[in-house]
Amino acid sequence: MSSLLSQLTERVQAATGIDPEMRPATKPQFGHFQSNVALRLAKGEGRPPRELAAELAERIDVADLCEPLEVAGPGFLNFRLKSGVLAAAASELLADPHTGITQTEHPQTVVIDYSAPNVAKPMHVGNLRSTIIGDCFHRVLAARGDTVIAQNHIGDWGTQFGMLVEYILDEGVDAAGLDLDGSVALYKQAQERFKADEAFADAARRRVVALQGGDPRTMEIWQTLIEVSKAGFNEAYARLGVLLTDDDLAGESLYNAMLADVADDLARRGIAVVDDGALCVFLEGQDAPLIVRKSDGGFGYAATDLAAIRYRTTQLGAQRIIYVVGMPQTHHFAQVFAVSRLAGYLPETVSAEHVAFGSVLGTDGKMLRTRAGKTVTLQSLLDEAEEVAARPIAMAAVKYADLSNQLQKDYVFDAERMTATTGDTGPYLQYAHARATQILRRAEAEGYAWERITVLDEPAEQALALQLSRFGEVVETVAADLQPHKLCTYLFELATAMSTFYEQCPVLKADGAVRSSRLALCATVKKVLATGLDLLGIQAPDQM
RNA sequence: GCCCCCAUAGCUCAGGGGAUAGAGCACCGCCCUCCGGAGGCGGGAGCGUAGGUUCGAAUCCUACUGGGGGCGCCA
Repeated sequence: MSSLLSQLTERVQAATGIDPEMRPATKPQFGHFQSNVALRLAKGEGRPPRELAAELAERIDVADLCEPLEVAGPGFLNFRLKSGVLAAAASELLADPHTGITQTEHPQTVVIDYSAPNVAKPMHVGNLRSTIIGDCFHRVLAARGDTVIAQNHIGDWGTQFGMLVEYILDEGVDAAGLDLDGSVALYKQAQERFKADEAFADAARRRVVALQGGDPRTMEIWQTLIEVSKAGFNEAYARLGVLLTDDDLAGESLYNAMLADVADDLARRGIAVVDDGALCVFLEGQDAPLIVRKSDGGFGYAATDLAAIRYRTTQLGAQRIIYVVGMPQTHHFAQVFAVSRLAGYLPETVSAEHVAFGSVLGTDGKMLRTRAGKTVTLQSLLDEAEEVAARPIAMAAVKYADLSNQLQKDYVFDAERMTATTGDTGPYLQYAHARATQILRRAEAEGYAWERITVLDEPAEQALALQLSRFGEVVETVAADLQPHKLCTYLFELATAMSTFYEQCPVLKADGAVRSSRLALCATVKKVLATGLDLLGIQAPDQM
């Protein structure tokens, strides 16, 4: 099923030879869609735009879809869909198992790297954003027909585990009896001792070597720590209602065995060179290199990310890789991608995108900090939202607030505002859905049937049907641009159109064809809202 | 010092070459004999500054100002 927009685009392109840049009309009096083709063609042809527009209006073959075209303003072409065409397009959504979401022509294997909490560290706001945004991409791309492989790049490797394992052994702690919070507390204690106790610090360093050497007793405790943290992560994921499972775990340790090979490969091929004792890749136009191997022989996260890319393209068959990681990593990923291209780990046929998101700010407009100046935990933020609203509403509020503005911008975490049931919020959308559901429930109780949208006489009905018909193209845009706020805006406009319709067009009090058509409209709104909210990872309860 | 991101209404944000720059919150008016007023309808108020490109700039380019972030062995 192709969208009305793409059908119109095709027709106009056939007549003009250029992309008509069809846009939704900026005002209702301009019809449903508008194009500026005549304005853009006029200069080259040396003719007045309006004259050219008038000629195009005659030549463009859309009589089956639209009312006669109108030329307006400086030379715009305005398209007004025939009422029957609009009704049919909206009606199709109700029957379509994909709810009008156009299926991608060339399905891809897409790896999405998101969430990435650290073992034995509290989940924080960055993890929250990454998890929510990645979950949305996961759902949108899967709905379009791509094969999505989620990769949760947890921080489960590094020198800090030597310290932690040594502390556990030395203090005789029962690691299996810990939970995530307990291991976090332990980590802090270990850190303090590391600073204060020279003998312990030495033992901790030896323990790192034991860990890297695969010492069974060390590995066992390390593994236990991971299990403990996993349980904590899963608790947060269940609360948030995201798709991640243990199958998606692919932490830093997974790539451990590949690091030496990556370094050797880059060195052997002359892509990386030793500088100041470290194995570096120098990129053109950049003075700071990417450090593949440190001068002490250890590997940093650059090596891990290079190995991960190679693994994802070769082993997982990724054709598109999406990293949902905060803004500060922008330069790092630019380097990693560039080196991966050079080395062929990232072939030209595979795209790699870093979706950099901004910070979460407090209501004072500054970076979120606790009173003690520490990082705010994910848990405490969700608690804050659940203090003012029940869980499904609170999660809707948090997610919508996170997804509804441009990802690269910072946003203010204001529990009161985001849980408000008025305005551009998650709960408002849920309310619109519950309202549509209520009408349908009452209609069923009365024994009223509905099937298709057939009558669109009222402006509010038309506006609603038009908005419904755009759902597929919006989802397509989000899949391409990875900008969830466009879906949020769309759904908010749909909910608003629903509310206007609700005020102006009685449903249950209407009769005959009008009633069944309006019921079908309500049913389509319910379906599109529920589907759209689901793509955002937001539940749509029937009652609130 | 170099690089990246951001700047739109009192506040929070859309709009990213095209018609009179749109929403929400807050504020001020209307609208409940009406399917959930958690709503609808209406009102005032704005593109950081200065240049440039263009028939046309909030949008593209340059400089500047202000805010945030990054820049060889932490991830």
